[in-house]
Amino acid sequence: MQSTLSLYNTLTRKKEVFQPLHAPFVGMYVCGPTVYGEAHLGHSRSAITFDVLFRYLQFLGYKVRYVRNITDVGHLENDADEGEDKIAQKARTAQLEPMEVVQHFTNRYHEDLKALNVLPPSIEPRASGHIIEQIELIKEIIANGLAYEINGSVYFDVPAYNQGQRYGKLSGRVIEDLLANTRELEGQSEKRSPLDFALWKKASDTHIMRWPSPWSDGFPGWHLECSAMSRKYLGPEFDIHGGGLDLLFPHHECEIAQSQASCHTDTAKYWVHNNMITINGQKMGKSLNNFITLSELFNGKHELLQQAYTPMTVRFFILQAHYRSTLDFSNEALQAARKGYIKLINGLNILDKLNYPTETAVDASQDAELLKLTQDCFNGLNDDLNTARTIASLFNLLKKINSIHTGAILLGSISAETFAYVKKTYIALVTDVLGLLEEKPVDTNDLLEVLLGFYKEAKATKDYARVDQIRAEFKKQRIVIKDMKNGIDWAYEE
RNA sequence: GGUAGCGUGGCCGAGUGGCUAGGCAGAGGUCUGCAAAACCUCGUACAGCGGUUCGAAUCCGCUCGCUACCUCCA
Repeated sequence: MQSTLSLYNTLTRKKEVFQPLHAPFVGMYVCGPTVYGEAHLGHSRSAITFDVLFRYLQFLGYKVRYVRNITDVGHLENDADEGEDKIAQKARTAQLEPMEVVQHFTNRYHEDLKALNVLPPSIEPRASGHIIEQIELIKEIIANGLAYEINGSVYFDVPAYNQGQRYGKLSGRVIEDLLANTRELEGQSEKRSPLDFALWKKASDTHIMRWPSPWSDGFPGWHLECSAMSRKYLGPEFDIHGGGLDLLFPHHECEIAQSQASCHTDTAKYWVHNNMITINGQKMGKSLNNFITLSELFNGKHELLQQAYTPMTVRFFILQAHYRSTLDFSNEALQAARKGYIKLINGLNILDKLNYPTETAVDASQDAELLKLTQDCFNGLNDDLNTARTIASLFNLLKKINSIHTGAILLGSISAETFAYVKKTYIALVTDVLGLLEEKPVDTNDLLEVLLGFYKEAKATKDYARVDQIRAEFKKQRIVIKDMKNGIDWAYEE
């Protein structure tokens, strides 16, 4: 009754019904971060988008292997031959071992994502741990005549590849256009065509990240890791490949080329891309220096932030837009998201507290209405993971739940079966699929002080029955009240 | 320049031919000792111009404005 999931496939430029290659198994690969800096709001969108997809696929009963990589090698600072690895550069300026930089920011990334209630992937491979697989892949491509070695580096031969395949099929680019627009500043390039991209780069003497290979001591090219690792863990062709829209070209285009050049597949059946988060209408990004890191959002310490925003506020903010739309950051939007999130969570608590009485005269139209509103929640998700629509539908359903709570709708007039279904679905969608958890804003110590106040009051009025009662309630929480000469305090029960 | 996309009420943000998206903010009301929550009602939103159509925010054309990718990027 939940209908079927459709996803927009960048490869075909249309929405398609999702049909796994080997149901009930689903293989999903998502491009993770290059760990050379703090994760920002933009990173969280990709993580949260595919987290919801991961969760929903599991909710639908699929057995999902979700692979999300950590890039810890290989991304050059620029395309010039003297380019330096981002991580190596960071390591050198920070006087650290490259792997220290990698470990530190990987840990930070995990902390931030955990706060956002993003589930860990099934496998989280690192590029540096798969140098052998990448070298093997290069050998295959060379053997197929689509890569060439020069001065210890190996390049993918785009024009040769384009004879049999279409380089640009994913991003909609045409090779002639690309050639016409090539920048003319790389006169000394060793590449045969400016479109060719590196599979292996020979390291200069001072380059600190290097591995031996048949061609030189060096390091793998930009796009190779994803091809090698997705193939290793998901096979030559799998179901879903995801990532940010900015990776569409050249990164994913090159992945498809590498995959076709080695195992003759498009890598994945469905290519899914999330759009960017903007700030004042501009893409949030490191190069533009207009990004807000997740920890800044959580602690409010950034000049653009009027206040701190909790992880769940951020998560809700992101889910309230469709993943393929740009989403504009603003304090107003975050503040509105906070209130909406609270509203949804209050519904969770209400459902938890509602006890179904004995069934009375069932109002059939009310039942039908509730079932329709519940079904609406799935319609959004099924339509290309439109969480914005699902949240809107949940709010509509919530109105009914709140009316039951206040007594405007009699719970007994809803069939037990319908109510159980509504309750189960609301909770499952909010917590399991959207991944929104209750953040308890209550400061326990403050609350304890308030309760101690009542105790002191009872004591002062010599209401000993009440005193004993309060003491007993504290004891249930494994807390003892301490009456001392100089005052009253509490301590954990020993 | 090439390619892709966007422009929705005070703000955010769905919708893609006819049927209330939703949230936040605002106005009025119900409930209430007060308040809050909750619920109900309300605002005549679709960049502009032209076209197709019985009917367009939704399709087509033009104009204006904005963005992304084409270098690393979630």
